[in-house]
Amino acid sequence: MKLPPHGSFRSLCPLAASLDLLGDRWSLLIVRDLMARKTRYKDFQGSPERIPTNILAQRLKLLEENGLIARRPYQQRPLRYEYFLTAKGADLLPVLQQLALWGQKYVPDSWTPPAWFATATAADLLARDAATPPTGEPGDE
Amino acid sequence: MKLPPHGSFRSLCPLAASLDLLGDRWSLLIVRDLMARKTRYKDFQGSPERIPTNILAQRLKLLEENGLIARRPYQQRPLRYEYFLTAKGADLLPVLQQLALWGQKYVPDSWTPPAWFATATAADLLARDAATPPTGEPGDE
DNA sequence: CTAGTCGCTTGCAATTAGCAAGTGAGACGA
DNA sequence: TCGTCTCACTTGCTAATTGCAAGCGACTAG
Repeated sequence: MKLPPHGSFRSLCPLAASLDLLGDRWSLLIVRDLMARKTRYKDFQGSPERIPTNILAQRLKLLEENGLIARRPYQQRPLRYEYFLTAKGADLLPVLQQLALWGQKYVPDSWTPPAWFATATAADLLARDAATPPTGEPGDE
Repeated sequence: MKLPPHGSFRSLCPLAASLDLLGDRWSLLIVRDLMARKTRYKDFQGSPERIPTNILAQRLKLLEENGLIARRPYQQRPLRYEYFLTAKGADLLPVLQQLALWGQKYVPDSWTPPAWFATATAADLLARDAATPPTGEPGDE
């Protein structure tokens, strides 16, 4: 179902095209986790929705191919990557904020997201990540 | 994959729960069409994304079961229904607006939605539908 | 009586999802 | 040095979902 980076969209309606990239049950949850400062494979697996591991690996690859996320090594040997949002991915924040508001309004007993989620901007997310070195940066540890 | 009206959600995160209802490639496009004043089966089929007829029928049923849309007959013999958004469905407007903005920003060559779409509110959509009789209303037959 | 439309169903093949188990590279402890 | 463990994935396989195509019932028009 997932399309390659420049796979053909069903239409050039911006909604339809966005759904070609994000219209499944998992992709936006990974984006949510990244916004909540989760960065590693295990972190995503720890989320309460219990994403299957093969789907997680596939979605991370797809999100990266589509430029929504990027990764960088947090250690050599064994080579391991941490994931973070690009500007393109961070710009989904308003979408997730609105979708969460809708869920809060219509899904009984749903949780209230943390305050930072409701008030943050996409720029905040990026600044935050930039401030977090790839595992020690200026002074290092 | 689709859940019954009160099917169990993967989690009570408002985002995850919303995606349990709407996280597929077609549901939100039907909502989009309803916002664009499409009301009948054939109208939905006419959209450029070419939704398969069996999927359309199934999604309409699901959206209705979940209270996002409702239907009323627009003719007897043969009995035929037109569909419209409930308040719950119309409240997805901000979500679609944000998603469309994202698509416009990141999907090359994507269309610019009509002006009404960018400026409307959920209340506008409902008022508009209320003003459109079920096929003749005040004087009626 | 014939053909056509509309709104669906149904059958079926192909794709996708998801569960479970496995794998490789190294860390850690005895 | 061996055995055990973790992390980040793969791989295999089955079940569920998707989507194409055809069919169907109730009409309407000619």
